Amino acid sequence: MGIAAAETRILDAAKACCERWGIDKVTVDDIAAHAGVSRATLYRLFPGGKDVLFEALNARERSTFFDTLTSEIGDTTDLEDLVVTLVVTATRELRSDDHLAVMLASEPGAVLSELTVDGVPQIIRVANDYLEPILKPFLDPEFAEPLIDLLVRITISYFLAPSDHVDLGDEDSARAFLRPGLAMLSRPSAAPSPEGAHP
Amino acid sequence: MGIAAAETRILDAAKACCERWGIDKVTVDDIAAHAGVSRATLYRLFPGGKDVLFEALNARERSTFFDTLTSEIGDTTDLEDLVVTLVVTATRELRSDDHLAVMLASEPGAVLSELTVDGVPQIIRVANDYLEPILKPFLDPEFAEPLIDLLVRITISYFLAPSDHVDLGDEDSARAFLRPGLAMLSRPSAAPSPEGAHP
DNA sequence: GACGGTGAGACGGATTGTGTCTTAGTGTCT
DNA sequence: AGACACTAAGACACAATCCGTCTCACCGTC
Repeated sequence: MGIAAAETRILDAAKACCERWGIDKVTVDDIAAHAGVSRATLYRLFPGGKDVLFEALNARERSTFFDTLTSEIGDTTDLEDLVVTLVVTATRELRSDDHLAVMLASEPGAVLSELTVDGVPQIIRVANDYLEPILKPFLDPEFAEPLIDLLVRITISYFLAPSDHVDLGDEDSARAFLRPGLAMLSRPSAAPSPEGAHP
Repeated sequence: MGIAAAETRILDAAKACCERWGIDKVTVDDIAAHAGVSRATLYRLFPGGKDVLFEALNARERSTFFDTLTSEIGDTTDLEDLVVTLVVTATRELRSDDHLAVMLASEPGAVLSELTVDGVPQIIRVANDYLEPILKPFLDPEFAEPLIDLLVRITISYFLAPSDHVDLGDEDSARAFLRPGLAMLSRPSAAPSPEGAHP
């Protein structure tokens, strides 16, 4: 078996064990056993043990999360389509994996066991970093960053606390919800500020 | 808070923690915390600690399992209805609680962590003991015990290994499946033995 | 104020997990 | 055949966790 394949298997095992027992109940033996690998091999591939292993798992999950987003938007050039796809895909990904939010919430070096409000700033930061290069070209430079930040916060909020009024995992619902705000942006001078538009 | 209420809360917490982490990952602290009770209180109410606690949980789950069965059959006097209700209810109860089968499989004094084939004999024994006083009056005394035993084994087998052909958690399916065998029993002389009936 | 019940937490001992190491086994390449 | 890389298994010492018991301070009731 190739080394890369073994690493993948171990990371898969770590993920599976996490889903089964929760991160703070998993042992290295559990993971090694589930991966069909000896502890020695695990420590050789991930020198440093548990911490390094979960660090690698975090990095991988984070990557695939954003890779999925990137591949999902493809070469979309319409702002509304872009935003809707991003929000819907991210929401679905977060919902489909209980621990993904924890991964995104844990900053390098620390291993969170469950998602608390303390991790939210980290998610917001990471999501902003990802979105800015994608969305900035479509936005008035003056308001781009606060707008992207707002979009991130809205998405995360509706993930953490689903609403009866809108389902950001559903494309139609998300589009209807986001359209009014996006429509305003098509007129850069009319950024969504309390004083309203001046046509 | 009453003592009984505290005991109930602790047992509920133990059950919840088991479902969350699995029995071999749960600690007394987990249970006490989840029950909103200090370890001291837990040990006062369950002297002996973990073993005694899980013993009590086993006893309680076992009781409610059979109590549900008993209340479900009510005063049914028709053999077919009786058997169908018993089988369907038991199957549904077993399916609705992942750990119930483990509880039934663990004999007093031992605490199983997962359901293995080793526990099956215990389930069969307990189920036989419960069913015999209920079903014996309806059956030819000569064949009552082996028939009840067979019924138990069939139910357990279809729970452990669901079949595409019959769903013993569905009343119609179970009835259609059990009827032929039950019909034979309405003629006591025609017990299901290889040599067939002699009318 | 005496009293029963409780939470918080300290404690020693037992158990389990961690990270490193050695050893023996296996398959590959020369 | 022999050198080599890789691995599973497990021994080992150390650390962390857990267990069961204990003490003590606290609170509501009588």
